[in-house]
Amino acid sequence: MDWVSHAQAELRGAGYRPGAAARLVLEHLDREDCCRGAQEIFDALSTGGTKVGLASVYRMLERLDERGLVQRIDLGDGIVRYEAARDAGHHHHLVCGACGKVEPFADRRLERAIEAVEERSGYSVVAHDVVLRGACANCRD
Amino acid sequence: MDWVSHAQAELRGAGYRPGAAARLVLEHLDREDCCRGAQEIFDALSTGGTKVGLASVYRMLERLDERGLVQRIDLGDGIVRYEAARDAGHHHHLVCGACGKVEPFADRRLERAIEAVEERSGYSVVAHDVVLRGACANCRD
DNA sequence: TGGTCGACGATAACGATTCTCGTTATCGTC
DNA sequence: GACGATAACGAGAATCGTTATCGTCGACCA
Ligand SMILES: [Mn+2]
Ligand SMILES: [Mn+2]
Ligand SMILES: [Zn+2]
Ligand SMILES: [Zn+2]
Repeated sequence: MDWVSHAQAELRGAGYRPGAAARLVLEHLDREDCCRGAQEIFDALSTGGTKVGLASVYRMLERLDERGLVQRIDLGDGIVRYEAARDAGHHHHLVCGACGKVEPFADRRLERAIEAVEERSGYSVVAHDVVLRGACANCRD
Repeated sequence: MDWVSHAQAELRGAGYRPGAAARLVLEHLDREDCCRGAQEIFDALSTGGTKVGLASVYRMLERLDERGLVQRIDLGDGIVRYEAARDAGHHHHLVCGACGKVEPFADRRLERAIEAVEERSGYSVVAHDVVLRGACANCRD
């Protein structure tokens, strides 16, 4: 089952009744390959001719986040971004402070190190964020 | 040389002229062992009888961050926190989503994994953030 | 001592997010 | 197929952390 249908089913199972706005937000997230902010999603849907309220975008993102259907990403610039959470695509982000570029990366060794910390921590860890900041290949020096 | 003097010297070398407000903020950060937000620092200094403007707190934190004298920490709750950056005390944070507790942790293996990613990335990485979220020992189940 | 320049603090402006509320869509029931 | 309950939806107001502005003051130097 595709991610959109899966998310809709999950929401329904939680007592929600996803409608038109929910579907448009889900389909948009499904289409994007990396993280997007609420306003960004709102703008994209608006220029696309469809009509979704900004509040609905925020509502959806919050609900999806609560159920782990999206990964919430805070790059520290005051905009919270989200991306569809699929089993396969777990990754973190490199941010260029000069040009603002955001790139995903994945690293098994890093993930294992984090798991080890989780076990020692005494916490029941449900999520983790890693952000690397610096200058990208084009911007350095 | 202690961290406060070091920070003051560094600021002076950058052309700033740290005064009374700067000193109070620095001394407060030096006293705290983990990250604090601007408003939190402002309140602490206010109840302490001293008088420092909120703008001065923000100004100091920004300047200290630019020069790497503090570590900027974004736990995703809309409040940016900072802590004195000392060579010895590098660490990251565990956040309990239930009670709000924030605890530091340090892990050499995690740091090495991050360094390895940095090298492969093509970026000139200057900082990294790691946040683990979940339920602390008291709050789980 | 007078002049320059940045530090300082008060306050207004800003902007992302959240809240509120009236309207509309959905769903199970009759 | 209408009905009533309930949640979704969108518009706009409110919130609140952060930033920008500006007048005043004090440190430093000629
Ligand atoms: Mn990971
Ligand atoms: Mn580290
Ligand atoms: Zn991504
Ligand atoms: Zn800390």
